[in-house]
Amino acid sequence: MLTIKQIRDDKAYAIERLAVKGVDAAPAIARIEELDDKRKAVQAKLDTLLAEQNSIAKEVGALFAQGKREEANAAKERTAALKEQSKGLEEELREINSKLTAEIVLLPNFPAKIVPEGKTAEDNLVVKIVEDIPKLPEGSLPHWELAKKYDIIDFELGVKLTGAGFPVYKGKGAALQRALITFFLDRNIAAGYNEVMPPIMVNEASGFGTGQLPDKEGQMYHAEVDNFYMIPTAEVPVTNIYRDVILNESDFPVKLTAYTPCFRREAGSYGKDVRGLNRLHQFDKVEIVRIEHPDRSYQALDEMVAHVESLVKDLGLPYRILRLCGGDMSFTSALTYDFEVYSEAQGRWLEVSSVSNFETFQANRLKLRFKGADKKTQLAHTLNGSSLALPRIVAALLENNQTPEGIRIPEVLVPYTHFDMIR
RNA sequence: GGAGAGAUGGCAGAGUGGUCGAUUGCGGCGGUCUUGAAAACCGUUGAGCUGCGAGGCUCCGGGGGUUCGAAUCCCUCUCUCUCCGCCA
Repeated sequence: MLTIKQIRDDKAYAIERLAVKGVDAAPAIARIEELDDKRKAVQAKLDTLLAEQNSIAKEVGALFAQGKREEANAAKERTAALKEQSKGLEEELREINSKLTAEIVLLPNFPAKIVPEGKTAEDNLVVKIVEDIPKLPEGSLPHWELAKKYDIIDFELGVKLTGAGFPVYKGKGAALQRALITFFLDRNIAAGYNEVMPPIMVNEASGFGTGQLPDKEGQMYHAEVDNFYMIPTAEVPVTNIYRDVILNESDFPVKLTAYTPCFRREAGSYGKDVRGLNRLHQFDKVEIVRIEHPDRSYQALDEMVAHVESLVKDLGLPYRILRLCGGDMSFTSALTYDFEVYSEAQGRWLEVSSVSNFETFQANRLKLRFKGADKKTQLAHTLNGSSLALPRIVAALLENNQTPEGIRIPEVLVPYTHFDMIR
């Protein structure tokens, strides 16, 4: 969430930025300002009352100590009215605060200056495109057909065990999953990211910390007996490691990577886009997370994009990098780059990674701060990105690498798979 | 699942109704000493809100209550640990 300071310090700027995300924030900001002023006024009044009560309490204590019983009892009576007043003010304050928070959480993050204007995916800016699109053999197949042909991914069996969107990887299909996970992790570690293996169920506080709760409640699987949530991305447990933490400036940069399965209910998304591996309820992903000094977060974002690019490139997939427009980026992001790989057999681009800088938006909710050189605590910047999400990478690999002899495994993966063809 | 204990500042750990936002130790930071470092010694060291400032207010797991006054008493929730049982 935004801070009140961000909203109030430069209202014109706030309104202008939020407009890029398609939000007319002026009325909300006016309400926030009014509530905040009211909050301060009520708080000040309450503080005065409490100060008075505190001093009477001290007085009473002193009088009793001196054995002046009657004077003490007289002083006691003075507090009755004060208490009633302060109770009323406390109630009022609580109400104002909850209204204020309710208004603020509805405002998305400010998009960065270089975010393109636009409403839909059509308006995203292609910042790089490498169309090394393979010529596929006659009668080439989409990955769901290839999966069946080589018996490496069994969607129907997953339906039997769990339901749609929970595939069973078999034989070389399973080995390919493991190979990709290890390959991505190894490359991330080589780039200075520290591997963590977090829980894949989190509590409510963690869900709130990264903003999945309350707004995306319905998108997560929920174990109600224990009130745990299945993670939709490793971002949730990994970023929450730093919830309520105050770092030293010397702790930067914090660079973490994690492999986890991810679980998404994907409620309400059906149709042709969900065939095969294109959209699953459970999938594997390797994530990178960074916590940075505000002065260096954009440099960090560029590094992350370059790193993810090197992975996609080494897998030999045709890809493009998009800078998301205001309308297509997430609520929490300030700047997002999406990676898409091209599937020749499906004739479409598939999103495989999303790399974002959240600036202080997540940190504010997480209370993730650092002590700067000036000894002041201030909010850190958080960033994350997929490196990478497996299913669509696998889809593109299977489809683009199909040959009459079988499916060719990219050279960089062979040391991990120990085979170079799926036949 | 059964029984018990506990939750206090970065950590350890005192504090059972009144100058306690909190003794002390460790750690951190600054300094003295030293060619430098260590040791020793001295000082300093939680967070948030508010105010130009002096200052004021809040926070001892969360919420509620008793009281003039609560870290301390009561209720309630959550979590952690120990033992037993079960178990990968």
